[in-house]
Amino acid sequence: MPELPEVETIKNDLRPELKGRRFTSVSILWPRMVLSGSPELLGEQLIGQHIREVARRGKYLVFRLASGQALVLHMRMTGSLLLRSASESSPDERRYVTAVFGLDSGQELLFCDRRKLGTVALVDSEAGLDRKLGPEPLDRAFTTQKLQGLLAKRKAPIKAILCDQDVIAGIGNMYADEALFSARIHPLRPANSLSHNEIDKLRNAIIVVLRKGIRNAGASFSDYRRPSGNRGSQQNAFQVAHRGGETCSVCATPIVRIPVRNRGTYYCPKCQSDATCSGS
DNA sequence: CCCGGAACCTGAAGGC
DNA sequence: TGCCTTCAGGTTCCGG
Repeated sequence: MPELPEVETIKNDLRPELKGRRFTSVSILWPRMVLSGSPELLGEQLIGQHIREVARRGKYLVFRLASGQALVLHMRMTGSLLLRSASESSPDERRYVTAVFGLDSGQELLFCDRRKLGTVALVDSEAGLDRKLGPEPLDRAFTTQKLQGLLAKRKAPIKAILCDQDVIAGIGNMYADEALFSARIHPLRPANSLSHNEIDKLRNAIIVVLRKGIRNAGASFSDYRRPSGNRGSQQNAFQVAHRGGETCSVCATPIVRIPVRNRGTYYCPKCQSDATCSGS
C-alpha cells in the first residue's frame, strides 16, 4: 500500500538511476492499466523520450519528460516498481509484471502488481493532478491554519478526511492511523470538532509520521518493495497501524481495530479517548 | 458541496 | 487436502 513515504522512497531511489535516461521499449502486459489512450499509443509516444526529472505528487510517481509531457504512475494497493538489468529479474519477480519499460542504460523498469489495479498515463501537463489533489503535507504551505481551513465544515470522521486525497495528498490508511495516535485523537471524531490545539498537534503529527516513514524507506507489510527489491523498515516502527491486539507502547492497553468507511482502523482506546469527546 | 457505501481488482488467509 | 468465504484499501462513481 504505497502512500506518500513509500512513493517518496521509490522516487528517491529511482531518480539518480533514471534521470537523463531514454525509454527504448514499452511492453504493456495488462492493457487496462493504461488510462491515456491505447497501450500501443503509449509505446509509440514514449519510446525515444528522455526522462528529465523523477518527481512525486501525493501518491503519484511522475516522470517528467524532455518533451514536456509526463508519465504518471500510481501503484494503488499492490503495485511496485523494480529496476533490474535486462533479463536479470527472477521468475518470482516476473510473476505479477503488468508493464516493462526498457531504458537506454540496459536496465528495465518492471511494474509489478499482484492485483492489477495500478495505473499509468501519459499526460501533456501535470495540471490535472494539481486540480484533483490537496496540498502536499510536507510543503511549507501546509500550516495549521491551512489544515484548519481544510477541516472546517467537514463532519465526516477525521480518519476518513485524512485519507481523502482532495483534502491532503499522500496520506493513506496506515499513516492516517499513526498520525491520529501521535496526536491522541480518536479516528471517529468529526473533523470539524477538533480544537485549534488538536489541529496543531495533528499537523505536527502528520509531518513527523510521514518524515519518519521516509527515513525508514516505507512500510513493507505486504507487497511494497523498493526498486532494488529490498523492503522498507517502517512496518517495524508503527505504533498502531496493523497492530491489532498488541499493547499500546504508551499505556499497554490493547490496540483496537474498527472499520471506518470500511477501512481497517487501528487506535488505542485509552490514549485516543472517545469519539464524542471534543478535546481540550 | 458533502457524505457514505458500492464497485473494481485478485491473491492470501482462515474456517470447516 | 480442498473448497468456500472473507479480507485487503486506493480510487472512482453514484445516490441521498
